Amino acid sequence: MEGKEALDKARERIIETIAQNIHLYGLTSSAGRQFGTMFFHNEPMTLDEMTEELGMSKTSMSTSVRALSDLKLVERAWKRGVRKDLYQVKDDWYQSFIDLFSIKWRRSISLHSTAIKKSLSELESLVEDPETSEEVKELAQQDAARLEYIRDYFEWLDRLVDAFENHEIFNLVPLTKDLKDK
Amino acid sequence: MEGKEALDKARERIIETIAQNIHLYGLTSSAGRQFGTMFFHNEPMTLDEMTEELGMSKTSMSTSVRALSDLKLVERAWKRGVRKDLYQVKDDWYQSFIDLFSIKWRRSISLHSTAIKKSLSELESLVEDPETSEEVKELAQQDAARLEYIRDYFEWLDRLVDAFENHEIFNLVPLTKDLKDK
DNA sequence: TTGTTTGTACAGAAAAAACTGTACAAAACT
DNA sequence: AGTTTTGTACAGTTTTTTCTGTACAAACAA
Repeated sequence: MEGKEALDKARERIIETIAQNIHLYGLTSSAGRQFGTMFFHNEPMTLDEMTEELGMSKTSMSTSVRALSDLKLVERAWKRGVRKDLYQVKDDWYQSFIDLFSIKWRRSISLHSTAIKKSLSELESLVEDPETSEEVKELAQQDAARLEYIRDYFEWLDRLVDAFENHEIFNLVPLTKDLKDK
Repeated sequence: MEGKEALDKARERIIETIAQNIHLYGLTSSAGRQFGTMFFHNEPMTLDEMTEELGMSKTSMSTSVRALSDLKLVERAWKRGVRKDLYQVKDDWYQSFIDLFSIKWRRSISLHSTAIKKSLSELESLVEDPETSEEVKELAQQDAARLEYIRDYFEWLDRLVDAFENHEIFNLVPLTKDLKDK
């Protein structure tokens, strides 16, 4: 087993880097360490193996593996004869990035769009209402203009997510550098 | 001032939506509320005005306006005769998105790339070292293959950020829907 | 110079999040 | 059927983050 420590050191560096950056995905560093450990593990892992490997409670392993699964960074695996749930990291990191991007932003876009639509229609009624004072009317029109701007922005963002989901993004940014057209 | 409450309600809905989604930018909902308030404010605001408007301490206003500035969501403004610092939201949300995307990911990509490079070179020495046992050698080669994969992934991510920064992304996802080529 | 004003550093308080251990339901085995 | 195993809900604890108030340095005014 000569060189085992060096191997571990090289692994640990990567795992720790993932742990320290995974907050970008809205996850804790513990979840990142868990992900990193699974990444280097040749076989799918059980919760008990993760508990063993990371020295944390099984409850924690369960909750963070769920968080990782929700973001499609990890998936369940099956192996005949094994009763315990098995998990492994998804092997397509490009797709994982796209899934993450989509999951995170779609929801936000939808919430914003709904709110903007509602407020915009309220402002419209306000402007058309003869009861409304001139002063308020002017403010309402100002706000409406702002909302129309961000409505367009979120509409653009939505099309951006589309471009990731349908992989059009790979036309602009190809997988391999040398294939880059033009 | 007939209709003022309706106006406020329409504003508050948007501000609250921003507050509840700004965690995507790694910011707290308080910072989101602050951003939203500034968004609807016609003039640049001072820290004291924010304190007044949001009912929070000036210290908090100072720290979160700094966080908003770091992400390029807010910028300083100048107005002759005003001694206090003035802040306003950047009016180009598309550019803000790009800045955010760039700031967040560039750092992560750089940290990962450095770690990967280092570990990869360590693994290489390990494989070439005659002292290394065959067993470890094989594991090292496995790990190296994995690291080469994610090295390419981060290299792609870097080119993706390029495509945002240099606005090539607008070729793929145009600002206005009808201009969409093809 | 001295006196204000303004923004932020810092320490402590309050709130939120992460983590653990127990308890238990669902599933799998016998 | 009963027994064992496995994952997670939940309550309580620990840790982290957010927020506040005080204190003070830098900038400005007179």
